[in-house]
Amino acid sequence: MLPATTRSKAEAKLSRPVQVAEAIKDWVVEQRLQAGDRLPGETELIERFSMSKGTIREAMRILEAQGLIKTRTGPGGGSFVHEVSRQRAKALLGNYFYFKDLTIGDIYQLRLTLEPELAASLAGKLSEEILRALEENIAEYSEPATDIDEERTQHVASLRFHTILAEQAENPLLGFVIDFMVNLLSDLTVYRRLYSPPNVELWQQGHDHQQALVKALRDGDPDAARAIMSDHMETAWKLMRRQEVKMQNRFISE
Amino acid sequence: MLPATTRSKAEAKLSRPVQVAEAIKDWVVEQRLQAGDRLPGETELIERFSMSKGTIREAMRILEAQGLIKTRTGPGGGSFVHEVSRQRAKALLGNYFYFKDLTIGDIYQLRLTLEPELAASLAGKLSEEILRALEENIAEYSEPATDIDEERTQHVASLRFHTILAEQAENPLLGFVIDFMVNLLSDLTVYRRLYSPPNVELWQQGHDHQQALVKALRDGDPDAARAIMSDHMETAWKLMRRQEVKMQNRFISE
DNA sequence: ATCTATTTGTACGTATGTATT
DNA sequence: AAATACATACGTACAAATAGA
Repeated sequence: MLPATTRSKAEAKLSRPVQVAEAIKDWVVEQRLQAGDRLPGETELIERFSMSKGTIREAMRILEAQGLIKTRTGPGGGSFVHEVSRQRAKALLGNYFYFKDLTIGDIYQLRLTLEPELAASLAGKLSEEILRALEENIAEYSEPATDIDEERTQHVASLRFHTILAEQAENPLLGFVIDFMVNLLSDLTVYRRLYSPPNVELWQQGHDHQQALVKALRDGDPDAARAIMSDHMETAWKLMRRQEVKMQNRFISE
Repeated sequence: MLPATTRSKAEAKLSRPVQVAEAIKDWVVEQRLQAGDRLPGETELIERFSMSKGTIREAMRILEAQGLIKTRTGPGGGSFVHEVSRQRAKALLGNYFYFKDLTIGDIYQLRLTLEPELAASLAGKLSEEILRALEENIAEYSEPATDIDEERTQHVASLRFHTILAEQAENPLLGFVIDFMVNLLSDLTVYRRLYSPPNVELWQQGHDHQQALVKALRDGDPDAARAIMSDHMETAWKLMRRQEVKMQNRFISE
């Protein structure tokens, strides 16, 4: 597991702060520093790199923006290696898609195949605590919403169900991608056409799916879990389409 | 399409540079600035925010690190809104997974379902130019490798095939995720057990798959494309497993 | 509760670098 | 080639935060 940095490229002139930031990154990897380990203080870095204070500070801000370090003032303070948080990663990736005009369909094309896969892989592997959390979450929307505001709240809550599952994924990649997509969906503003009334039947189906899914997960039945999630995704997708939902570009905050 | 920033939170004390960076981000969104548009110069930002030059500069480095702006010197220079590049997004996301110990199996769990989906969605939609590029790429590894070095080169080249497809995806999310995974695979170092000789048969299968896939794509046959890609992924996965490949944590460079 | 030492955070003046016209 | 309009870099001084005595 010898980590290293891929340095190569046409390597167009990089500004000093960026160079320093890269050098520090490399140094951290070389030293096998782990999350929580302390980096040299400002003054030491100034000497080590023969750079001015401002330049060093700009470099640190770069690393901080990438979520790789955290900095504290005071005695015993300084900069510390920090594991990039999932929230930070989602925010940074969100910046990329800000410019990309994703459609709801784009998201569902992935959810439709990935969420059933996740559900199957979690069957029989969740603690009773998590299963309870899922059930409590479902309880939050056990009754159909009466107004459009409540409906939106329920919609977000029902998405939370999927976030909980994503957080339990053994496959970090699968978990992250699903979490990210659910995040995008939670963030979007819903416009419903006036002539498209809330579809209680579809809503009820979704609710029942989630309950059945928890049972399959508890029973350790991966095939059932996959099948139910598959149906659930189809239902959710139908609901979204009916409601004429529009994506809205925004930056994800941390 | 009214973009906006979700500002809320416990909002723990943020450093000034971070606050300024966020404020500038919001301002850019409010002003509906597009990629390429110019931001106010340093001196103007200093006045606008009543901050020192250093603070403003640190803020700009943050935005730059996130890939949201580019800065040029000289007359007519300054900072400009910049669409986050795919390469930058991959690098930033890579930092997140640096701490996560992904396995090859994790990646293939996603490739196995996503790549066939991509292949199907591209059937009949690729220009002759792209189809040619794919064929030329395949030609780079039409003969079995003779030594382990050449084999690695061919391995990377055959992954390049998938990158080309990912870049053509109509679904930006699907394209990005696949591109990112292929990037991870290209970056990893391959250790082969001595008693595991190169499997020419499997390699040949992979090669044939790719040729058949190009034909299906040209013919506009989505079902065939999906089926072939599905087989191809199984083959690739078998090859990787046989070769006892190990992931190595590293930072992706830009 | 206060002081003190440590370490980052902010300010500002000046000089240098760089690309356009 | 020179002037111009920008960012880039440096150094110092001082302010703020925090932990510990």
